[in-house]
Amino acid sequence: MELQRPRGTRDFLPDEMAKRRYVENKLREAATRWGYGEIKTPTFEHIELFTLKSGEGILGEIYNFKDKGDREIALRPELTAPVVRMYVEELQRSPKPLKFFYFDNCFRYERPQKGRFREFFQFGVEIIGSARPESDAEVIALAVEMLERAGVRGDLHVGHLGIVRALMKEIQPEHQSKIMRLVDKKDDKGLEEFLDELQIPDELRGKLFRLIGLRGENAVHEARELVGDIEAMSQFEALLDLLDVYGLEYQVDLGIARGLDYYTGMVFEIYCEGLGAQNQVCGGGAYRLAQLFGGEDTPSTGYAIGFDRIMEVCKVEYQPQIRVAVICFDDTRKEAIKITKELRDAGFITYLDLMGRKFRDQLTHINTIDNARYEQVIKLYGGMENTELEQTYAIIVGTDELKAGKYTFKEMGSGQQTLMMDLEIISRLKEETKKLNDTMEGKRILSA
RNA sequence: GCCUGGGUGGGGUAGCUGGUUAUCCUAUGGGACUGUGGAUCCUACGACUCGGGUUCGAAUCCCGACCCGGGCCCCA
Repeated sequence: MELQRPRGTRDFLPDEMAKRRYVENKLREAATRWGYGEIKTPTFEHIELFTLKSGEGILGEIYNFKDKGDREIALRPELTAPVVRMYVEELQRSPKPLKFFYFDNCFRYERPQKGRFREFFQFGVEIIGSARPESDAEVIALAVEMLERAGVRGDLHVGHLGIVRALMKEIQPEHQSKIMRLVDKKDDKGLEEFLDELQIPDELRGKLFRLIGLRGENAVHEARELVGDIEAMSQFEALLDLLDVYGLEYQVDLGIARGLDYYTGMVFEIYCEGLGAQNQVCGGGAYRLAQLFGGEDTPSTGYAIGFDRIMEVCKVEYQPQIRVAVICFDDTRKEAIKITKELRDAGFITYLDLMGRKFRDQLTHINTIDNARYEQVIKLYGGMENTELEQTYAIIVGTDELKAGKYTFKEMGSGQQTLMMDLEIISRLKEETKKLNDTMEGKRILSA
């Protein structure tokens, strides 16, 4: 093996891609139905886009280089900043709110681990132009729906940075972010030391510790007692009300701080079992970045799903297929190409020998590739589920058949075969396809 | 950035208390069985991650790099 892929990157083979695309489409479907439009931004951007406000955490992880025009370029480590840049650059006068979704690769120079790669994929959603609790709630509800559709169960935690920040309004902003970082790490000791250093009065310190420790049922009431009747507080309460309307299960957690510095209001994270230390599958919140990028101050809210992580834990079913292999002889290859084209035009997955194999070996080969696929199915889906619904058909193109203007239609599972005309074959295959789809639909309804 | 386990043909493995041509299974290409499949047989292809060191001799012992896995940190 001479060459290999760079550390932390992956190749995706056809069967795995099929599974990824399937899940991706589930997420797309959700976003589309909620009225979000897909966007795409460049793979690389000027590095300032990310150094401006993403926070120290990200800086050391950026993949950057100088291009031939001596510009400092960075491969995007995340997608929120590019989306806001795009908004500022060309969409500021568009009717609000703007609702976007994206699915793309990002790059971070980190130590690879379970659910962590140097090139990884994020599926994200942003609402630009609304600061209302309705937007925050919609975004959270959509995130939960997406995960559900992908067959992922997670724990939803919701917090609000405005509340914590209100308590710290006397403290300098850069000290605030440092405090938030310590809060996020749950590093109580470090936090205590830092507060000592800043000579924070005991009263405030006590309030802060109590606030970030608040969880669950009474968290809201207690928070209100601590910070008083501020706007962030009523916003947060309005948000929680809406989450109840959406029927979501959540845990209030005012200790969520997020690693990126640009969040200002609502923040949420969703955690999952089975991913080791990388248990966060989704994170997001409300932020204000537009002004920083030279636009008018514009409230936004959004989140990103760690696509690779949900692929590790998601429970999806293998999608069985009807497939057809055209089998021919040396003297019927041209006729075989014709019927193959007909079948493909009719929409069927159709194989044709490309190796000049003999009749017998072509049949053998069908089994060989089926078996190889089933091996992958076991690996990717954890079992042979739904493969029994799958059927492979062979269309035999021989001189005997051609004389009659027909083909031999052979069911590989049972070995049964009949002489049929092309149109008969097509309608039979359509029937089988419909049967398969109905069965799958039935299973979906049953499991729902 | 820190801690930790591991790298033998494409996949799975034996060898790893140093000693001939590195074992077996599977996959792949070709062939036999000459228009009916998952079998069998023949044949071809194919590996000790890389670089140093110890030694008469290294897949085997030591060091480093690279890669993979796991745990921190951080995040998705």
